[in-house]
Amino acid sequence: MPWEKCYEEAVVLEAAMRAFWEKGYQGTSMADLVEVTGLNRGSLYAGFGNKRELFLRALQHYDQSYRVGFLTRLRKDREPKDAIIATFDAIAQGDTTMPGGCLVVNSAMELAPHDDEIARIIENSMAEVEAFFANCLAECEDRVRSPAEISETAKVLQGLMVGLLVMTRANRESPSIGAILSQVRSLLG
Amino acid sequence: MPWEKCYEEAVVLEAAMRAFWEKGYQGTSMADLVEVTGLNRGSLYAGFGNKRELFLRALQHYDQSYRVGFLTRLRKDREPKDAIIATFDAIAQGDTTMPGGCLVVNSAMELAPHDDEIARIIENSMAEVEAFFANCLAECEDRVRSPAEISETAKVLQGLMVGLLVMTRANRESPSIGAILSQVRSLLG
DNA sequence: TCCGGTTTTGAATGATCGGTCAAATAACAT
DNA sequence: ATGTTATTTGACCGATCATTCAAAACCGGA
Repeated sequence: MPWEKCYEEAVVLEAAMRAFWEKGYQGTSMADLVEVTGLNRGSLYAGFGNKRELFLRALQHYDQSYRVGFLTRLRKDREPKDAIIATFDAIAQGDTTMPGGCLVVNSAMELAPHDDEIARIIENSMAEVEAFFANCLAECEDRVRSPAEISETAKVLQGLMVGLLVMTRANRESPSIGAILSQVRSLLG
Repeated sequence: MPWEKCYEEAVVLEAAMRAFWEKGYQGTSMADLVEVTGLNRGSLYAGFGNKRELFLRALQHYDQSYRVGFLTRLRKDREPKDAIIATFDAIAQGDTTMPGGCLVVNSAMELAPHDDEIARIIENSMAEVEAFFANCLAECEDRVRSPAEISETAKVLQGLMVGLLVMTRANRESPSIGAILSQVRSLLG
């Protein structure tokens, strides 16, 4: 039997994800990735192919682990409406252990216009966020909502969320943040 | 008397602006800028200092010429409320002669977190957009709005606009676009 | 016609980029 | 011990990056 891998893929992807999240795809060099992952160049290429493939894996890791976990955690033990509000509050407040904003939205700006495969991953992720909002809305018992209204409102919430993510990345103190939060509340009211 | 400059600064900035707008700061090389401006390397450095300074000039050109012109044109000959709606329609539809999205918002994502000077320019530009919406709202005669309500609604519109700009850059056909447009209408109604 | 001052030109520079590879290393089977 | 196989290692590669600079080109005045 040969020598076994001495690293955990998930740990490496987690480190790469944070680097890409904070500095963008083009702003992160292979030298940076060597540093943050602890692996050396050759192992990185042997295990993940090249920079773009490593990014794809990191983006999928973000989407499947971080983003899903984020939404699941917020939903747990909350009324549907509160889950939506808590989602926006959490984004506005920001997790100090994580870079600001959202890797999917960052990548939508930087890469989606020039890379179809990445654009598809992002589109899929966006659709799942919209579905999250739609599910929450469908389970609200405060008043009846037609399927059309649910779909429409979910899309608006998604748009507001993206706007909020951009604002918080550009300037964590932006006064627009509070206005968006109360708009979300009144949209659900 | 010495040899005079054989280029127009505004023309060069316009070309550089489009390149940065389409491909981002890091995605645009000096070689690209040489190509799109028609100037050669040395003249570019002699006239504008370096890449970052050229970008700053291009960003300010975008803000002072393109963005201001865009809003002014939409406002002209329109009721205040129609001007706001027309702004969102124009963003959603997109000008085929220009790159999608908005250079200010793109730069907010790519550079603002790591460059304070750029962050300030962006903040200022964002504030002027908010003021544009606030002015339109203040001049609406359909119903009375308190200053607080105007400020709040202007910020929400700004958030929706940013969301729309991201959506249109990532995917021009996104179904969220229509939902955002009708949300704007109902927000003004 | 020559000169002083300015711009243009494009070759050259060193740094950094993403990517490669042969050699060293480690675990197992014989 | 020895051989086999997979992984690790870091030096190395050509390409490209932003930037510089000396020389050529150009103009107006003397």
